Amino acid sequence: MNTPVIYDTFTRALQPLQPADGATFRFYCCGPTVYGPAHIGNFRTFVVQDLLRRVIEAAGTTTRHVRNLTDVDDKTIRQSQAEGKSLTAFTTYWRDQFHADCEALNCLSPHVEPSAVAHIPLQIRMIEQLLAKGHAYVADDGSVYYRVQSFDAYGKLSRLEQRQITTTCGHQHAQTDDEYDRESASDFALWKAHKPEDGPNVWDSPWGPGRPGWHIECSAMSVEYLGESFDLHGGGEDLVFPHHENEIAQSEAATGKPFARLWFHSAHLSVEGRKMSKSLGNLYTLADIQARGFDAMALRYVLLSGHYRQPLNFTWDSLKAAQSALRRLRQLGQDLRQAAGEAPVPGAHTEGPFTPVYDALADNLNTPDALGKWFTVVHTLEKRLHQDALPAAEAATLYAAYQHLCDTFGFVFAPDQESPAPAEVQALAEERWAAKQARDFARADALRNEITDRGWTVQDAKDGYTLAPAS
RNA sequence: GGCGCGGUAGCCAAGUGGUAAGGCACGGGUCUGCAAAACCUGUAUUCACCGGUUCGAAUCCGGUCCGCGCCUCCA
Repeated sequence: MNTPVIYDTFTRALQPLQPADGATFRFYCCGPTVYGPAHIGNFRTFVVQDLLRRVIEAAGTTTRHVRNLTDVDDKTIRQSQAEGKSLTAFTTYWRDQFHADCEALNCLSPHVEPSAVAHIPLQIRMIEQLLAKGHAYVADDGSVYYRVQSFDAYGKLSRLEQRQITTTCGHQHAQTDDEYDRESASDFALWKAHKPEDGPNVWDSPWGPGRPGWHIECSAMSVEYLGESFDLHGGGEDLVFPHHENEIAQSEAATGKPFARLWFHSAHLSVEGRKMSKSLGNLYTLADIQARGFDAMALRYVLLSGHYRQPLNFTWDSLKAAQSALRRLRQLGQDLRQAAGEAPVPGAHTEGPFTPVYDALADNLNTPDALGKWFTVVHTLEKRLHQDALPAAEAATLYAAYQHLCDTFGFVFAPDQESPAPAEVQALAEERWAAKQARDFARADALRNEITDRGWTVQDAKDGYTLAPAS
């Protein structure tokens, strides 16, 4: 396959995905705030990042993937208090839910998943560095702010001029109480002095009790686990400003080194043509999807069916379409396996009939193009299989290649659930088969209806039948 | 106002100068007692609209209409 390239938000151009150190591609992705169930829009970002990693690895490069957990911030504190739980108990619960969803979506676990609350001393250390270098100042109440004016390159990622940043442009944003302590409206909090509503969630610092600001955790933890300079930093497109801009300002001011080399941002997911929001009632979670009888893989397929840089519109129809498409992919895998028979299955690589698919992925993760090319091959293989024109050895090679491709997309097919039908359904099916053999079709059809009424379908083959749960 | 994205078949969605991928849905067919499943096969003279450049444009340029995102803590 070709060397993967990615659209880099910083240079606004395609850049090769190669490790600066020639060995390991080190990247950091902003993870979830664990204060409730992640929604399918969050998962678009995480699934795309998962794909990025898989594609880099398919190209033969080792990766080191770090993704944080935001478990101390306004929302986690507010919500845990509202529920009368300790911050730890609260965030641990939602972290576990998040992990379960990731697993269902077959997202690889990051190599390191640092928790913000577990790294407060590290964040304090970086704030001290910033203070020492004059990039930060302590306000009267003991909060610490980043002095945006002190960092010339501020705005270089989002290409916002400082003038525009400091001017509020027709938008009324909630004014925070601490606004008046800041030298400039564009300065942001590194450390927030303790407030009554924070309750017991307070940590000591050289500036008094309080808690870290939001942006500093990513700066401190990425530098800790990936080094002062690393290959790529990713997140949803909404994070470009201010979060990533602030991370750059913090990290580069503190270390004096360039921060992330490449910036990777994915577009948002909308639902039924509208932005997801609680008030519209269209903020779906994986559990909502599953409650409607779809499995997580279908969601993964939907999330990859559009290009990551384009807004993607989620609809229930698109999930249905994904489910059907996925069924076809799985079917071909099974057929190849069967055609391979006893032939030894060789090791897989990216060269072969699926190379165009890998090349499409390597081309800025063009998943729609890749799926198109994949199905083109699927079609030719289906045809050959149907004509019995596939020798076992070739089928084995293709099967290995096919599996590897499914892996690269992160598609995993649950083995056919041989969960047996209830005894009464089996008895009906037996009776129907007997009736059919006796050419008593009226009775056979009547029995089939009874089976259908019980939620099963019966499918005849030449020498028998199979029962499957009705979908 | 600033930055940015988009309008391609019923739905989803690639394609950034060489004559419209692919998926789903739908129609026809093979198979079947009939189905189902599986496979075969068909379906955009056309890419929001108007001009222009070019031998040639969905793709480039100018303009118009429409939709969307971000602009201090939302992936």
